[in-house]
Amino acid sequence: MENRKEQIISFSIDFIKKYGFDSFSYKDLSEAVGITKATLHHHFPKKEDLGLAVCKALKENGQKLRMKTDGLNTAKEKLRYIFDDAIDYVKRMEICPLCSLQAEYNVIPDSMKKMVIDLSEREIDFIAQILQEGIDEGSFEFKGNPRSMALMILTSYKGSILYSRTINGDIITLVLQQIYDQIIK
Amino acid sequence: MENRKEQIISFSIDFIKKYGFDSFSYKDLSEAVGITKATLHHHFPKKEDLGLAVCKALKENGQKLRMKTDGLNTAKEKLRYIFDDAIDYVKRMEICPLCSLQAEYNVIPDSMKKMVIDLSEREIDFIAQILQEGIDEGSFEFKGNPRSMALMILTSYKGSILYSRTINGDIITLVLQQIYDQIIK
DNA sequence: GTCTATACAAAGATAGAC
DNA sequence: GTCTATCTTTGTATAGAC
Repeated sequence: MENRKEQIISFSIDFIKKYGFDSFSYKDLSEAVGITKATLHHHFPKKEDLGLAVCKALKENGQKLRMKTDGLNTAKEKLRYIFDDAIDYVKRMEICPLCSLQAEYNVIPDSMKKMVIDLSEREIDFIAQILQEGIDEGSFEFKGNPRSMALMILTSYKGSILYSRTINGDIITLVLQQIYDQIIK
Repeated sequence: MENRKEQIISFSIDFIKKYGFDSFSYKDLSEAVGITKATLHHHFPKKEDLGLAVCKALKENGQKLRMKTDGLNTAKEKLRYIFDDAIDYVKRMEICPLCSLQAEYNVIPDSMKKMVIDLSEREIDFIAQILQEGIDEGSFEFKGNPRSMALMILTSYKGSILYSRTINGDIITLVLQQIYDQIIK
């Protein structure tokens, strides 16, 4: 059953979103998946191996999102799609798993740190690229360059996630809308 | 030695900033302070007790910052002071300890969750109040109400912190400057 | 207040049978 | 691929002496 590995990774991502990589155990995971700890270790001998597999899966998820936006016609549609996706995420009381890993950066293995850096860079490039497209199309207009605006969007988003757990009210929609209005001409 | 408690709390805050509450141990702390684990337990029987004492200290730190800004004359000066303080923080490669606790919200004891919620609200109120002052003084002008702009500032700041560990370059200055320009008339 | 010693549970990991 | 059993290390916590 090659799907077992994917199933384990999927549950791991759920745990990372909820508790972070350092704060869930093979015991938690074994109960969620319905197999023993020993079997988990068979698939992923060390937790670090599992962590790396998760990072790889996150990279693939990012590529899928990119393919979806590639299918859209305008930069405006692309940006709207990404924002709606982000808002949905938070509304499900979920958290971007990369956000958890970024917060735990100092306690994850070095091999995972490298992947987290790579994923963070990709995220920024992805948004910056769409912003550049919007400028080229003449539909976006904002202060600063695409990369700094991409950082603005992503930092606000990640920060909203942190607050969404402790503060009532729809922070993410509010914040992203404020940014959206700054970008669209 | 009543200072011992404060010393322990101070080291704990350092560990929380670096690794988070869940990811440092009484062993780590005992080595940093230079006393045994047993002595730590004498001062703070359970880690939850220590966590609550830390939250209380963070609240006091917040009140001290408020007193400092109260001594300044204009809202503009107050905002600039807070922004510079935040930028310094990140430049020292440090992280807002509340940010760590917010990220770990799902794994900290319930008693600490309450404190984290309270601290988060206070932070927002503090910024929102200064923004309101600036409007009243006629020196600030921005879209939306003071609370939503305060959220914008804080979410960007917390998000910048997450990225600052994984991305090279001065994100925080860039992002906060972009916001500052939006606020100052 | 501080220590040594110790208890207890949880987490990560391995051996070996089926 | 999955299990039971076991091991090791670490983390939290307590007892009791000084």
